[in-house]
Amino acid sequence: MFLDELNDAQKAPVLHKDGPLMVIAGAGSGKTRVLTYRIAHLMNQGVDAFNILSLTFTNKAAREMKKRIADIVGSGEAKNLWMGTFHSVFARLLRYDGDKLGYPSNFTIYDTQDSQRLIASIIKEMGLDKDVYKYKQIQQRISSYKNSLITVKAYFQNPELMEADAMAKRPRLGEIYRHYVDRCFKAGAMDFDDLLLRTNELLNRFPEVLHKYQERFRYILVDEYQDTNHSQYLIVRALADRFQNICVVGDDAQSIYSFRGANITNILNFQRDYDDVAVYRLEQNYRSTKNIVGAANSVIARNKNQLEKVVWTSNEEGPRIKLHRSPTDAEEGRFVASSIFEEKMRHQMPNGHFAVLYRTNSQSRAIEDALRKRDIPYRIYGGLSFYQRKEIKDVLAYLRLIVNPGDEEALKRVVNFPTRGIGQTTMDKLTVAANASGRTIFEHIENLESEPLGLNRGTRGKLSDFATMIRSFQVLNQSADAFTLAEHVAKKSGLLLEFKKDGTPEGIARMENIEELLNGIKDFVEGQKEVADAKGDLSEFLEDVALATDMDKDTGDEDRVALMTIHLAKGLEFPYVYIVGMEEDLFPSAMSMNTRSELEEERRLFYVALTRAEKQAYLTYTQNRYRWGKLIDAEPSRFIEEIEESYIENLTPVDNYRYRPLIDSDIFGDVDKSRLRQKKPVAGTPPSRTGPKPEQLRRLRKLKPDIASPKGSDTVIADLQEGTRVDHSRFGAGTVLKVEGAGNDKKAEIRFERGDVKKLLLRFAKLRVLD
DNA sequence: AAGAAGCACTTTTTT
DNA sequence: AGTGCTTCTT
Repeated sequence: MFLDELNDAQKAPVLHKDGPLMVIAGAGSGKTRVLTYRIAHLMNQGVDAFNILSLTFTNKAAREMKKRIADIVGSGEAKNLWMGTFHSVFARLLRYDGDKLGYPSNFTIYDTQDSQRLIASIIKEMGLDKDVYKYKQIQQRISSYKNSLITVKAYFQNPELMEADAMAKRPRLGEIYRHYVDRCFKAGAMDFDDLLLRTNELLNRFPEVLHKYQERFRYILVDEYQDTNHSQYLIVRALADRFQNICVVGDDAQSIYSFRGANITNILNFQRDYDDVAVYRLEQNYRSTKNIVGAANSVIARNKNQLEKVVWTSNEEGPRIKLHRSPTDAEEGRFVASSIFEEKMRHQMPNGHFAVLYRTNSQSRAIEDALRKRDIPYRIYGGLSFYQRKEIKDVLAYLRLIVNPGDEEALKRVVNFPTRGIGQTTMDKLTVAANASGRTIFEHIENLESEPLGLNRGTRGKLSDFATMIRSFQVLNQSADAFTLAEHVAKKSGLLLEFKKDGTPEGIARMENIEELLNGIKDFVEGQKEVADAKGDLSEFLEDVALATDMDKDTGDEDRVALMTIHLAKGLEFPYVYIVGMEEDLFPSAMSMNTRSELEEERRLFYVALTRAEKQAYLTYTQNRYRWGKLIDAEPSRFIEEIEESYIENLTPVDNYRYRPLIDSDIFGDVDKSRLRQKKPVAGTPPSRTGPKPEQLRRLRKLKPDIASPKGSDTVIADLQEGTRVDHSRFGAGTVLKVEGAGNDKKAEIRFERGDVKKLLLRFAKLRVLD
């Protein structure tokens, strides 16, 4: 019996009958298991799978849960569960009922890039200054309005909002917003935020629709409730209103998505929103050692705003968290790679037991390089994902256009790629006409004979050839499956040829990527045959792609070290976790230290990172890091000293790597040098700082060059001889050919083993003498 | 209209 | 450092 696999605390919410319940689940306490078994239990009790709606954080999580449930209750029934991310579930709902709002059932889903491009062109069309109206910022602003359910109408009824934007020197933001919404609507497109906003609109405006789904979803379960935004919150509340069988699971300490509108008060106020809420707490951690749990607790205790909860574990003590400092990010990578290598050998671990987590995607490169040199297989999650590559987006744009010719962003993307003589001037004319007439650009292209719009005969011919091609694809779409069609499109559009004739390695790589995409479509078509009421057609595939998360395309069949941002690591666990780049301004991010709540969110992020580890956590930081192509001074993250000292083993306790000139205290008498030199932090010290801000320090430090030398003295470099083997942090090993100049101008000509000869100023070059 | 070349911006996190 | 965008040349 599956219930036997649960402890008492877990069993209670699983067996809870009807009515609202909230499960506060500490990290590693088995919340997925609770959610899964609760659903299975409901079904065993006779609840119809059709009446259960379960909202998860990734589609992959939904798939896995479904599989587990299928094992318990049988696969036939599990298929009928509505389970997935908010976005994918409500996209599906809008395909059924979006027509009431005037949307076609085959509406396009605009990704962030589509939204930004559209906003950029609107700004241009309105003749606004693009330096004042920055399209990315505008897009973010509009997105946050939508997530707070501030529609265009609501915006113009709210003087405070308008004033705020006017104060920000952007008085016409509302107009941009209005144009943007109109254009999306006309194109038959929804952006990510629309999927939630329009669902709300649908449920508010059409009581019969609301009623239908209330009846249908008698049991609603929401995972990661702490990361829901206002729009999602309202949908859940509307749907659960009738039966009140709402089960939310979450951990306020792991709320890390406020930047995209997640509102932590949703979980903090749940008890106020529903009557007679049963609250269950899962506080026993099954994942991590005592050391890791203790360290994580000591960090999160510094946050003010949180639900009461004590996470504990009966697991073994485990080793302390290892702290390591490196001179540069390249060496940090090297340390991580050798450490992984060592741990693998010592404990006979597969690669898949290791994860390297970082704050920003750009940090992956140094780690990647080091792992590659060590021949350790890895996989990077997130970053520039496959579906964001140009050539892939090009193919997808053709496919989108077939499904929905009104899709303006797709049209603009491919109308002249491969080039077919349709330039900017032509598109400008068409856009102006479309804005004036209320019809789509594609409709105008098909109607040029009656309305030539001042385009010459040759251009009109090219445009109509293009339209004819798209029309022919549409005909094929009636009979062929998504794979057959996509293959045909890749060939006939000239896309494949375009990359083939290019002949460069990049061109070949692009062709291979397109082939990979086609294979992916084939897999998809096969896979859809197993899904209830799925057809495996093109629009289904496009929706899948648009809403796929980076975790969703994990094949999982290969044994690799995982590299990802901390955000992406939420919900995952690994025996060995390396948290790299533990530096001020990087983690916590320089952009997240303006308010207390931002800093608290960074701290929760650190908490999430730590609690991914089962056996061993490593924290690493550097003294210098390449950023924007320049070497930047770095100092250790405040989060390091926020961990209670007893949980940490410092692998690099004394700063003996290089000599630090005394510039800071020369200029400011009051600089806290113990901090700079990374003396042992005092446990319990609040993160207050004295002396100049990091920015000031950095600027000042730049005034004096760093003196680079190996073991704390610069005599070795000063005496550098011809023929000496040296190591450079960026160029690798090499041999000194010639030494010239003196003092500050002393230079060495070095032949590096990777091939090139460079003349370096010893004052700047980070050289190490090899024996 | 197409391709080359210079320039600005980036790196906070993502559905 | 690397990309994508704008401007310049043909």
